[in-house]
Amino acid sequence: MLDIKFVVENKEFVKEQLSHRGGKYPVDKAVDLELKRRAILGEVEVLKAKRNADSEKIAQMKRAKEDASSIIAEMQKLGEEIKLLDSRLSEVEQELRSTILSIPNIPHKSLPVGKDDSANVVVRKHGEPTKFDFEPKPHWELGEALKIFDWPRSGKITGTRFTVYRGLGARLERAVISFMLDTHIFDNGYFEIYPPYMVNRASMTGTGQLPKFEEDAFAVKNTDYFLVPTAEVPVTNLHRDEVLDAADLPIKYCSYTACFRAEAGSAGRDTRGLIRQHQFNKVELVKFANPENSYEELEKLTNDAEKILQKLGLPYQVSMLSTGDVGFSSAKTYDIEVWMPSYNKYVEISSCSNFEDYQARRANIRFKDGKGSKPKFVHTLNGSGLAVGRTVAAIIENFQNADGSVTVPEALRKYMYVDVIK
RNA sequence: GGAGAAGUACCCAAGAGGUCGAAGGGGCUCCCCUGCUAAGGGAGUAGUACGGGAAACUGUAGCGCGGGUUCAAAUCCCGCCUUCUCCGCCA
Repeated sequence: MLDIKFVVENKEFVKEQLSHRGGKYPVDKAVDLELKRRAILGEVEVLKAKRNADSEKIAQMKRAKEDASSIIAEMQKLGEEIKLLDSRLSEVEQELRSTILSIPNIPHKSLPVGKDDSANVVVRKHGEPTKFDFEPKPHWELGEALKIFDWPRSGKITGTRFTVYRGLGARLERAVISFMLDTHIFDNGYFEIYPPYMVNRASMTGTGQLPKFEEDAFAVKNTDYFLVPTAEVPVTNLHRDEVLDAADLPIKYCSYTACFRAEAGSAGRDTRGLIRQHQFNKVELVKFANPENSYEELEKLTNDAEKILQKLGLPYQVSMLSTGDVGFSSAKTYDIEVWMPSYNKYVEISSCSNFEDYQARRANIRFKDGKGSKPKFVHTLNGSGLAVGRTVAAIIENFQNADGSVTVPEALRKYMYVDVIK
């Protein structure tokens, strides 16, 4: 959420910056509500100050055994007024909160301005699209032939957009998870977290999945819990309502979880293979950074995620998202896109974002620079490091052989114990 | 899931309608004393959020969270959450 004080003082600037995202946001309404809130607050606080003073008087009179009944009668009226104003105040506050929550983050000034992904800018490429001297097959065909994926049965036991992995397929998925975690822990210096797969509503709100995107999440019946759509939610919320020590920043966490997404509104898209699933595995990178250097940390985090593809030998490119494509809570996002032969294009495999203080304000995550200083909001960042299923798909497609077997990338062999999947 | 108990500041803990934003200890900071050290004496010690003010300063909130009763709530009532103990079930 944006800083309402900043919005009030820079209303036109905020409106202009948000206009680059496309869409309309209730900035004027938020400002009006905030001014109204301050007016009521001023009024009610004067009355409360009087109540506190008069209560003191009553107490003194009672102690002196004097009659206080007339002043008590007056206080009854005062109490009514306070109650009325208080309830108006909380109404305004609630409305303000829901209004401000529906306003997205301000895009960083470095972003290309544009209405959608066509304005995204490729900032670097690594490797060349894989060339084959035979007709390459998509991973879903290869995987079914190798009997490492079983979609008829995943459909039977659960439904569409779920996958049963078998044998070396299951091992490959697990190997990729371990390889990613080990790289981030031992090469990149992240601290591993293994969190719950269910989180409460406050956590979902803290990172911005709620209230706006409730239909994208799986809610657990008869509870107020949600299946995690990404490890970003539990891991960022670890420090919700905390004041961190500046000396500990940046805090760097990596975390493997399964992720659950309803994929509402994606009907008909990527219906085959591993690309778009209701349940998928992901290793996530999360950072809590000092605002002074959060953009350097974003570059590093993106590089850390890229390292996975480099070590695997998969060709990829990195795009900077335009103002119209950048996510709701994000100020700046790099997408890492891996070459996917079956799509004949680069496909998103990681999204690395700096949320600045947008999530931190929602989730109330602050830091303090020594004893006397005031707590300030941290900057939160995260990125996939990487999406496991899509990595597996990219490995199968890019390392396929003419006979339908798949060569295991060098970096994974110590986890796979075999050199070829056949 | 059932039954009990508890949640007060950095920590422990007292407080059971007004004299309480909160006794007392520990810790921490500063000072004094003792040639170092140990010990002793004194002083200070909510942080925060939201207002007003150029500032000094000042108002409001705040005793797990949310409601209620009352002129007045840490204190009484209701709901919830968390932790602990016992029982049940269980990987």
